[in-house]
Amino acid sequence: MSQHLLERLKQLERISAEEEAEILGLPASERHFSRGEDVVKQGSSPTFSCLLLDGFAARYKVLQDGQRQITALHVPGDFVDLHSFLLKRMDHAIIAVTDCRVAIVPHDKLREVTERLPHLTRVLWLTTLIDGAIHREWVVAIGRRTAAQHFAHLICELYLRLEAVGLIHERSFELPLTQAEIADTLGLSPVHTNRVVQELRRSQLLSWRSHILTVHDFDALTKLAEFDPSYLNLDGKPV
Amino acid sequence: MSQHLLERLKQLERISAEEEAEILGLPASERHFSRGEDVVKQGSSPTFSCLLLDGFAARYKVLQDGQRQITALHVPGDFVDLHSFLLKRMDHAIIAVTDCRVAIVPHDKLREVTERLPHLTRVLWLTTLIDGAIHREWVVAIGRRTAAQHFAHLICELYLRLEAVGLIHERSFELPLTQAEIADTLGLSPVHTNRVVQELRRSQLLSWRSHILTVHDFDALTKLAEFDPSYLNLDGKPV
DNA sequence: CGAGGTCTTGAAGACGATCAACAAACGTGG
DNA sequence: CCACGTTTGTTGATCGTCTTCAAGACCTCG
Repeated sequence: MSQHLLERLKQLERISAEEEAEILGLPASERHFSRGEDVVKQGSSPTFSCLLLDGFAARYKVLQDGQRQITALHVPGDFVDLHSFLLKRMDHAIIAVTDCRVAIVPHDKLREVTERLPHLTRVLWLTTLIDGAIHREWVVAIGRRTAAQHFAHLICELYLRLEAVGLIHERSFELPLTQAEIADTLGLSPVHTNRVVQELRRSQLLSWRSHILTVHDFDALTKLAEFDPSYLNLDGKPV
Repeated sequence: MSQHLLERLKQLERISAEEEAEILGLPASERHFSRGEDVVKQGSSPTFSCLLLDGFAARYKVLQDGQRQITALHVPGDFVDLHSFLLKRMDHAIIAVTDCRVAIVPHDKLREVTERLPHLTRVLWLTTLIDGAIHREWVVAIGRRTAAQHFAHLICELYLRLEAVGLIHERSFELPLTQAEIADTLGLSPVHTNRVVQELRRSQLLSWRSHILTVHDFDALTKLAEFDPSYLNLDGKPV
């Protein structure tokens, strides 16, 4: 099914030939979502999970007054919606930030896999635990870091996550979010987000034009953000 | 082992007699931690997971300048550290907020259970997904709610979580955190936290003295906080 | 080429941080 | 059981970060 997913899992744990075949053989219809469309709606109870093949997606909640907070960003290879496999009802929504290609995996099939392959089950479980680790890091960033540190932290995280699926080229990657969307992930206003972006541009740490973000000094960026990548579990020991 | 845990799991999914026996029979040595002690240290690689039997615990990270952010609070019945079963290295620490009684469950035993009981495995997995849902709600609260709303939201959440394990009596529960610790969970300064607490006291929504917090008007509190409990999955359908 | 969305800039104001001092509560030992 | 020291909570004043409002410039795409 998804080569990206397989690579990611292999970075986490040794995957047997049987498991590999199982992953690649997961029956999955493919669906497309266009920018701005909800991939999963709040309050729905999907009977399938979504694996992001191509594009960016975001989990978000909106408050009564219309304010929005993005709680997670998903990149290609993310099993965006493994949650709904066990959590019956979606307490939030997922939006396609860009046009997205998504593999749809029925919950029945997933259940069947978990009945038969306990080790693979643990690896899938692990990927959801890493999502949790990312959430914790976001809480720290939003709670205790300055706006600039927070933005820098987000860029460092995206950089490594995209690198893990081969989407970094010459220190650059596609960051298709608008500044307003970045603001909603950082918990800031769009205006202040813009000022922070310009601050980092001025200090030569990165540039960002026409949706391409280039990191000029990754070390300095991690230092500014106090970024410690260990929570991403990307050290890739197992092979 | 833990009656609390069993009750919690039964609220989520139907638990068979075999599974119930398995849970109650989990071999677990008991340990005590005193207030302020680390239950799990950052950077460690435990060979067991911790189930909180009694007391409050908190996951936290500290930044270079000494600022602290608490990323989760744990109450009795929480499988505090199921994470370490699959995540090898702790990227954060867990502190005993009060004196704690903890059951220690070896990872080997957990692995063995996951090999044999796929349904129980999914239920345990589910509990970690609910932790993730709580994290997302915290991101929203810290990112987009006012300080008073955020505090109110936290109290609503704790109220329901403690109610689920029978620790609410006459609209009251023990909240043994200091205001400085609350500040570290809300991402605020202690001074401002104090002002927010007083604001809610003045508006008659709650009182909080000598570590006992009483909610006088839960509905008004949820309304202020825009609290929607569905993310906690406590509706208790299965039995 | 025009139109809508996105980015940028300025000015004013709010929310929360910080600093500092003091009061109250707690716990420990005499 | 009281005395004392330490931790926790409370209050005031000042400061800074970020928000809000508003207007204009810049893109991008049909």
